[in-house]
Amino acid sequence: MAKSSVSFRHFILGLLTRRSMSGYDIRQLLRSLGWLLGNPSFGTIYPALHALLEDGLVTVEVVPHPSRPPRKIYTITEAGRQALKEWVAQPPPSSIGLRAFIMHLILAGDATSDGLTGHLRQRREAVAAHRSALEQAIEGLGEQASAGELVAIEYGLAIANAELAWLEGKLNQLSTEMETNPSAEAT
Amino acid sequence: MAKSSVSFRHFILGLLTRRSMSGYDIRQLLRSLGWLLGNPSFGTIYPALHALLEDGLVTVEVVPHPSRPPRKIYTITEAGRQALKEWVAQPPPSSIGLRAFIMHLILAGDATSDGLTGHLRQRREAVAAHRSALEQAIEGLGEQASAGELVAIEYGLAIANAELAWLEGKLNQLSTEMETNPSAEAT
DNA sequence: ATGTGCATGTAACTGGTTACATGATTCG
DNA sequence: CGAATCATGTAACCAGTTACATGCACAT
Repeated sequence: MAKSSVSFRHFILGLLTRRSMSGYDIRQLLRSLGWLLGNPSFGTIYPALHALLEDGLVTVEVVPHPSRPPRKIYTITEAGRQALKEWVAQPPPSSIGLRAFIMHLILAGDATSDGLTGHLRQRREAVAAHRSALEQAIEGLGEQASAGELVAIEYGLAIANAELAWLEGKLNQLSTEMETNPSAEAT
Repeated sequence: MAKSSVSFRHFILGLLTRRSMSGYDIRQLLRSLGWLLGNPSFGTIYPALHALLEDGLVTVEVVPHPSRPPRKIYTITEAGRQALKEWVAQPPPSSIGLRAFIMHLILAGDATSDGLTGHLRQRREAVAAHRSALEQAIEGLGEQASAGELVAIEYGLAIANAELAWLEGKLNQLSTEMETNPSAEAT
């Protein structure tokens, strides 16, 4: 129990709340998001599924297709839903990468919009912190920074600013939506 | 030989072109860039240095500090410079992560500005491709996409757009600079 | 005395990728 | 006839993180 992180495993679990799927299906779905999650291959998916099965978070139903390997349809269990809920609720541990954050985001967005705003707020804090760190870096190194370093920091700042702007906008949008229509979607 | 990628190892090698340093120094420098490279710890740095040493890309000079562990100052060799040049010249393999790209960027920026523009152009292509993939994704899933998925894709698009805008701007800037002052910095 | 900074290192673990093995089916 | 798609899986490998071990010096 309580084995935090392990993003992909949980994310796959999350996908199974939408509908029961085979490993192959999951891969297709993941692929459609392309670069966002950096398309993971079977070597990632199947072991993850096996692990989930062993932990009792999913069940399998083997659907033998006459000729053609039988499909193994995985379905999330009650325990699985519980574990997922806990994972989604817990804050992504601060300096998380973009991939991992996107996974959290997708799952949080599928659940309550409360959870979503929470995640976005936290992300905003994290990115803001990171941006000021970059600003400090640029001042700290000052004149003696190398050309490459400066370009990299500029790049980082540009991205950070874009993230902040988007987050700000989205948070506003969500809060006005909440005013208009208090009890939005739930599980 | 010819063991491509292995980003951190090469990046550290690149840092040594500026000045000879100890592992500790390198870590300080890396830290100053903070989140951009996701501050790697000694467990990353020291083994990398040892590997570089074994490959003959760097040399060590042990500077015994009376009391206090002796510092090990690493210096890049000719072979090291050669290997580095090759690595920097070779295009970062398309769907590279942000971290890895930043490393390339820093090293390329320190070298010739030709190399820099090349890298930025490639990055522009990659990001553009990725953006259109996202746009296709949003259309492909259309109405039936989940809330979370939509938010995630929006997020991705916002970042991609910011990157493209910045890249475009930087490339323009560089090209006008080139006109003004043809033979800029070199090694 | 306690902790922080300097300075080195190693071993175990983890999350993920790549490449392989298998095999029928359908499309060009 | 060959390639692509469906469909499963395993084993080897890799980069990087975490957590430890060591030990002196200086400031609080």
